[in-house]
Amino acid sequence: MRRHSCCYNQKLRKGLWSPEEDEKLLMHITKYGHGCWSSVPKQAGLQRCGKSCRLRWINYLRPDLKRGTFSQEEENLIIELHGVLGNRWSQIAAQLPGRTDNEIKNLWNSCLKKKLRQRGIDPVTHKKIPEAEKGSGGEDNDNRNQEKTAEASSNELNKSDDATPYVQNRASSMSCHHHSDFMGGFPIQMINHASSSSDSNSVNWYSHSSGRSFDINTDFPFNTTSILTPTTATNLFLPTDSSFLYKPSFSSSSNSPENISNTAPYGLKEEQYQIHMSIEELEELSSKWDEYYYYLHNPVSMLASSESFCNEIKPDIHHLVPDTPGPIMLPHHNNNNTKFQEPSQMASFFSKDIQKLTAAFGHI
DNA sequence: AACTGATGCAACCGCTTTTCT
DNA sequence: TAGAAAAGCGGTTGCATCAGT
Repeated sequence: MRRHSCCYNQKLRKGLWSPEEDEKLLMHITKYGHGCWSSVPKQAGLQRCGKSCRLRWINYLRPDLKRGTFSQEEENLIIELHGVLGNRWSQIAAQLPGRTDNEIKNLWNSCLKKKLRQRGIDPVTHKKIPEAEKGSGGEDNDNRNQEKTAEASSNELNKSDDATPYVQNRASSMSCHHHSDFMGGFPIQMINHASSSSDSNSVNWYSHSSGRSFDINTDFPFNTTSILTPTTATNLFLPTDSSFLYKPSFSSSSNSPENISNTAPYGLKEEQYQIHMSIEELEELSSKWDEYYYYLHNPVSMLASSESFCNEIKPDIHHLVPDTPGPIMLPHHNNNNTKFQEPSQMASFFSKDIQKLTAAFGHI
């Protein structure tokens, strides 16, 4: 079993950090930056391993940390994000400026899981817990076991995950909730709120790349209660922010053209971003989703045909977003920033994505 | 007042991923 | 391109504190 090289050094201190150590580390990093973490303890005069210093800095000393209790909005957001991302704490933390993954993980394990159970919601699947299970004795132990199993399988899926940006966008780029009990509706609700909001900042939390820090209480304008409202609409949307210039969305619950909304990318005239799509095209796109949905429930079939499926769906995406420079989700043969340019890459991407969606929306 | 169990938090451990050489 | 080192991540553990008895 491989161990981190610094861990072999028996002289190194472990355990809680003293104020003096904190001060040394803080002074050092403030003055010189951390550079290579393994050299930090030596340079700062600390008997710690670099890993420990890094952790201490990230979780405690960083000046941008927001200490104190979590607000209700933050808690709700964590629950929502967990419904989509699972135990990917660092990605959840990325959406909560000033909060660390460790902090969020602790909050989840100590508090939020409990709250969800009290609301009759399984913290792993984010589904409602059936009445029969609620009343049974030894519920806690059973849940813990189920949780471990579910999380383990979820982690298995997570292992096949790739580039971070997709994870960010999985929630926002394409989702379906035919009958969402609770969390499954989250991404759509977020987008719907965002797209109806005049404040373009309202979607900033989608963006990993924007780098903009925001205050959860002021930059998160939609109320979280409505986020949780279940919906039966099937939606397809494309996120917007610095990475995503377009934010079209539609709801298949209505075929009226006025429900097809486009939001202008910043600084572009309407004719530059106008998306032309007929009802027939929308329906066709919707049927693609049905196919996608089918694969969610038939992963073997999906794997067998993912490539052809992706090849098929790709033109639709193009159609939706003509000449979009969006670098992540939307393949385009003219775009150098495009992450996936070859069908096989697309297939790989969708296969992984479907696995993730299956994990996230397994209750569909 | 002393004990005990529950809880929350900080830190560690082991593994994976990314970067460097 | 391969191997090593560093960074990052998530699960787990240990300890301090608090509430209940």
